[in-house]
Amino acid sequence: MARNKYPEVTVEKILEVAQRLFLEKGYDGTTIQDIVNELGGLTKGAIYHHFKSKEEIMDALGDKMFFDNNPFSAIKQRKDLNGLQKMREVVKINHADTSRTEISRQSISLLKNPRILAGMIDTDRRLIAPFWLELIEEGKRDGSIHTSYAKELSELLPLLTNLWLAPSVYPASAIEMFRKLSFVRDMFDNMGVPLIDDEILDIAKRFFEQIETEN
Amino acid sequence: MARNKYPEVTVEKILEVAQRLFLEKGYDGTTIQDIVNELGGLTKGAIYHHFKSKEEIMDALGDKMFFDNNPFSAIKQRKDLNGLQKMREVVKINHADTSRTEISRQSISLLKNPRILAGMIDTDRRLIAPFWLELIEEGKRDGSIHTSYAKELSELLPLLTNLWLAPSVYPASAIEMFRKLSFVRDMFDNMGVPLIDDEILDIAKRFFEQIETEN
DNA sequence: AATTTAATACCAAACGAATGTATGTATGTC
DNA sequence: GACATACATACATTCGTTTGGTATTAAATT
Repeated sequence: MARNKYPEVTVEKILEVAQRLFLEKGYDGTTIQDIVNELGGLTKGAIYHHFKSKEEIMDALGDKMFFDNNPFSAIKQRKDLNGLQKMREVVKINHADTSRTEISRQSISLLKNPRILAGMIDTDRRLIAPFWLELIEEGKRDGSIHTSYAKELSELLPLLTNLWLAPSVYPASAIEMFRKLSFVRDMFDNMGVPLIDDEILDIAKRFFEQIETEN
Repeated sequence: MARNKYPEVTVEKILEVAQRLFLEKGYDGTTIQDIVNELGGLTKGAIYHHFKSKEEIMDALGDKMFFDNNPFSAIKQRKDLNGLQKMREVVKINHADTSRTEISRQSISLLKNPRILAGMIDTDRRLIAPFWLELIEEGKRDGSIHTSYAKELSELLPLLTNLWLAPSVYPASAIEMFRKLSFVRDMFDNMGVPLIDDEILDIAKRFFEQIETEN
């Protein structure tokens, strides 16, 4: 097997294995050889043919993981919701997704995986924030949102939810997590974007409690 | 020279060199040998005698850099200031310090130095946030601050100023930086901690503009 | 349609840089 | 003088990356 007719399949396979291993054992904890070993027949040469470095695999993963499961595209064409309501929907969809992925299960600590942490922060800013910004602007137009800090809020939202609310970075009990989220709600309320309604707060509360009892 | 009478001096020297090189060339960009070369006569054995790994040097540096230049200890015994005023003083002292250090000069990009980024986030939470918390509590007692989110605000403050307001992570023009800081001011005002007064805002504004014209 | 050409998708092996270790030695302390 | 400390030196190991080759497919040419 010296050549594959459908190389995209190989690329996908590499990314899939890399994602699993990075989340299991971290970025530094995963060697190129580890990835090769789970590739089934392929060798290091295949990886370095499709990616010029280990870093590039990581970079590609950040984008892929987002686009694979883009909660924004799901509510894009919903005509029955205003901007604010769309934002709330994204929060719920996002929660439903991530509550079963590995990341939130703190399978790995972000602080001990600096490369993954940095990738997340970068992805949040480059890819996710613009989508939030779009929804905030939409909300401003339809009157559901009133703020002069659209850009700032759109940057801050993923930073707070993905980093500050990540217990692996900022350890917190269920009660503390709930207080932090309440803080975020108050803050966004104050800033003109009442994003976190009672339903979301309630879902989150039960989620925090469930996680705690699991450990 | 096989043995030093004052080994602390050696430890200090290692940390001093490591700090300079890490800030110049980044963590990954600096090899143990690089450090050795600037140590003057010492060898790798010396480093691995005092530190068990490169990571441990980095960890030690995070703490050292904070304690070397602790703005909180400077205002600790000021009896003429209430809690809020002390917080404002710390902000000013901190600005005066960092405005001439290398970090703010974006000599290195934090995103390309994930290990330094993670170290910063961790130091902020472990060391810096507790000091802020103490001042907020003091402010609550003396009536200069009214909030039920002391813990949350103390965690968020360093996160926002050191990460979100770091142009190397979140690129921004002078105007955008000013808007972000205005946002932080409004937000802390809303949450009962009017930390950023006109003077601080003005100092920061000039600082942003100065940096921009320098490039 | 047959043949050549060139680019692609890999494989196998080795390289090189950097972290870390093992062992030895001199110096200070009790 | 015994022993721990503070290093030096040389070596081992790990891991990302490079290099050179080969088979296969697609495109170009005849």
